[in-house]
Amino acid sequence: MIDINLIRNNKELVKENIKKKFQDNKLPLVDEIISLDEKVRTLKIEGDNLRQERNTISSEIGFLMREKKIDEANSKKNHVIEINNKLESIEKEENELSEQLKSKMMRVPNIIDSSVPIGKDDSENVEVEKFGEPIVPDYEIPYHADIMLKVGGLDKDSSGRTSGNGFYYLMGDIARLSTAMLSYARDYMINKGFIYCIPPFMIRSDVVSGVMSFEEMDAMMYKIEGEDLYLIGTSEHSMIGKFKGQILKENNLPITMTSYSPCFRKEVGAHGIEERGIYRVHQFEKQEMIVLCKPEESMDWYNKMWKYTVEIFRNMNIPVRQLECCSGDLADLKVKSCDIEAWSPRQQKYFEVGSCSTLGDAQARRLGIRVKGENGNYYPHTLNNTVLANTRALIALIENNYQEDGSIIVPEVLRPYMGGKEIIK
RNA sequence: GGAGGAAUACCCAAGUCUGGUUGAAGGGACCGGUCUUGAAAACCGGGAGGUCGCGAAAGUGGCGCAGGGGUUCGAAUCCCUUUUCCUCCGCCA
Repeated sequence: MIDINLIRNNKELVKENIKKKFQDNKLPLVDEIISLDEKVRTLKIEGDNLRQERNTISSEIGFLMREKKIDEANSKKNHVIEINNKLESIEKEENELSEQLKSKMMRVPNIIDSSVPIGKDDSENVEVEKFGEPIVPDYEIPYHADIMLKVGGLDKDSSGRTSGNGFYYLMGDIARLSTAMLSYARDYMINKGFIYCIPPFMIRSDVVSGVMSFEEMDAMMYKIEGEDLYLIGTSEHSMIGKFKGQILKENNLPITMTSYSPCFRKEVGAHGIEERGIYRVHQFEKQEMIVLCKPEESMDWYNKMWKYTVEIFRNMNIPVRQLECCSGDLADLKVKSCDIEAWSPRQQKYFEVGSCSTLGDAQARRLGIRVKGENGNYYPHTLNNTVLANTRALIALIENNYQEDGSIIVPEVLRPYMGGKEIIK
């Protein structure tokens, strides 16, 4: 949600931004918002004046009652009743128009950073930099699920029976490898000064609707029957929700946290669940990082954050690249975003393993997260990035450390978490 | 799950029984000063408070006492409801 003052004072900028995102159908929103905003303010003034009058007269009634001037008091009471009748219709209209205004404001995309490449959709995302050589070995790399099966690390038959499609049993060394990666990622972030956090894995509906739109919620979130609770799709939900409606102290900034959680997703969207393997599933585990900082520091943090992910994957001998999200592919709340993609020697292309975003102050404004500054309160900037998601990272690790004899090399950084084990076979 | 108690601003806290000079007192924190080598403590002084309007500004008004409803001319105060916390009981890794 952007600042309404920006629309009031610089609507051309807002329109220009909408065009850059190829959402021309939203252009009329801007003028609709301006007109609605004026109407709401007019009604507010009208209502405020009536309320003021009511407050004044009501306190006069108090004095009259004390002096036992009953008749005079009664006539004033009638006057207030009239005022209340007038107020009722004004308030009703004001509320309706405010709701409309708010829902239109929600649809206006955040102002993107000037560095964001202009493009219509994900086909125009820009590869910024490669890290590590994307090597294709001269032997064939099997499908990740087959590799895992062969070392006894995956059982999807059983998970199909217990839970249906989109779940998995990880077994033995593969399960241990999954935990090892998460632990390594966690410790890496702790060493970077991030506070480790295990958040609630379920959140209430008011928090959910604060962090995502209704459509997103429907497509992603599992609801607990009979309770006002949803399983989180990412710990970002709990972690940003943590600060909802709070006023932060300026000297506590930046807030840098790394959180672990299982993630639950319906994956109702376009791709659905892949039948085999663990690429797209209903449940995975993720180490996440979030930052709340002063506005002027957010771009520095953004650049630090995605590099952390790159380094973690490089340390596991996985080639990656940074793919910058173009304007048209950028979610409406985001100012700038990039994916970290890992190399798949089997498919000979990169695939997404993480996503880093700065949301400017839009998320904070939407959730009422503020900072008490010297010259009044302001909205902090919020950022989030995947440190490591176990399923995608497993695929990347297994494919890139696969040897011709069917074994998997355990990267050195993970060995302490694997009891010193060097090879999985 | 049961029985009680509680929720007031950045923090602590008065007010709730008995609705109306409450425009939410008073502290702490904060800022300035005295004292001090410097600090702390003590003392003296200060004006803001959350949010949305109007106004060039000085100002000025609305809302706001956990959230949502209601009663009333008028609600922090009365009623209903949801949530959270505390004490005790029960259950439990």
